[in-house]
Amino acid sequence: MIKTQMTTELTSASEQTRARLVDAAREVFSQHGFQGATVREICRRADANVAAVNYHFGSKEGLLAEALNFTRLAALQTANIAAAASPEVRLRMFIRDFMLMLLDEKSASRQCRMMARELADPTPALDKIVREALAPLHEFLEHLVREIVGDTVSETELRRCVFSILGQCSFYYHSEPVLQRLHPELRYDPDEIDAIAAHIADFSLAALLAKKNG
Amino acid sequence: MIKTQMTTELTSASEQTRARLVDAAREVFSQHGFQGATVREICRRADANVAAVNYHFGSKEGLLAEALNFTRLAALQTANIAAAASPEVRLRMFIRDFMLMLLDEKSASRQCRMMARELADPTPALDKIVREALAPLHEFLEHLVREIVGDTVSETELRRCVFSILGQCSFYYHSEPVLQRLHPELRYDPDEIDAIAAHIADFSLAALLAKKNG
DNA sequence: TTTACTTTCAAACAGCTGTTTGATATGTTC
DNA sequence: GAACATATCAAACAGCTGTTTGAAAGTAAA
Repeated sequence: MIKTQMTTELTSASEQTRARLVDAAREVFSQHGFQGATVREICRRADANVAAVNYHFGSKEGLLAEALNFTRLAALQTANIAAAASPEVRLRMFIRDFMLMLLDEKSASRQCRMMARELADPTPALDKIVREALAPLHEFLEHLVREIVGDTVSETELRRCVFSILGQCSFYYHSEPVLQRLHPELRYDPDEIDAIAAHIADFSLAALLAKKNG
Repeated sequence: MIKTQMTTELTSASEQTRARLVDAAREVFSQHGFQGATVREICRRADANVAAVNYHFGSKEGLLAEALNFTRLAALQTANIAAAASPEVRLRMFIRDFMLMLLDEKSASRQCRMMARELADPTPALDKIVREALAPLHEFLEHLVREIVGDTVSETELRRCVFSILGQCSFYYHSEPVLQRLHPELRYDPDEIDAIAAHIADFSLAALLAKKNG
């Protein structure tokens, strides 16, 4: 009776091991990349047998696909669209939220690390990442930047402005091992992240304003 | 006699296999990363025995260290410093040269790819990369940007401006697999690279000018 | 030619990889 | 309780990894 209830509550034994495997996979994939991660370490961290990965997900690749999750990134965009503010302020807000997600949130950072590793060494999972996470993100930013610069700038120029913004943001993420060595005093605490986000927003809005008027 | 002469001409048999190994290593490391690359494939491409890597370079890691080369990047900076032009024009020139190196030159691109892979998955070689390539590059750009914005902006702000410029440039490089999927018509031919470099320079100079006056 | 040294080579080493197998256990349904 | 499907497990599989070894080949000086 109790167990039946637990089953209906979405926590059958099988589903629990699945969940443990997915969680361990996120940790290990983000730390070591797809190649560097071993199913044995994932299973060890999940307290599961080595065969569990292939039983539940078919293969190591199937587990990677399952481990990818973009709800946090999507939530950022829907919240931003719903906000009642000028496009300039909304861009500022988005950059801040985006950087906080990128550099501060642990679980989101694992997702980002998995994505960054796919960029450096693509597997079939990159197609899913582009389709479900990056294509919507680029489109969202294109709309937002279009509201700021108006209709005089071409589609190509607009796209490059989006690349300029995303490039600035992702730099702090993927160059972290370098920046730590160049500036050992650098820490990504909330205040520092706020300041970084403010700089990127200032830098980008000044450039966009010039584009609009020039 | 002839062979002795060849030896003095820097092409002893041993030095030739060393050179072939280093060249093959650059190709394979840049394609598959340090982990993904196998000494067997490197030796196969270099027409050398499997034991040759450990004999000539001690280990796979030793070969990686030998394969890294930053002379092209250093030449870019010294040439730029020597140029008689305003700092604004010199920044514009540097971004163009930098993007051409990043996206167009095949041998330089292999070096960049090895560096990018070190960022995503650091090995002890990252320390050498930072010390010999990236630290000088950051310092060079800090001086150049300082000439543009003047003495009113703080060191921290200045540093972030350099990050903004480098972030925009490297984005086109490390996001290439994504951009190819998002915009399949995109090709990094010399004209396109020129246009990209011009955009980054415009975008950045507009922002720097605002920083200077604001 | 003999001696000494450097370089190459096939073979083997120990260890790790993702995946499969067949048995054992667990849980559900009649 | 019997029958059935699901899930877990230890063990093995075939293949690849960087590195080592000891013999063979090549090279240079005496």
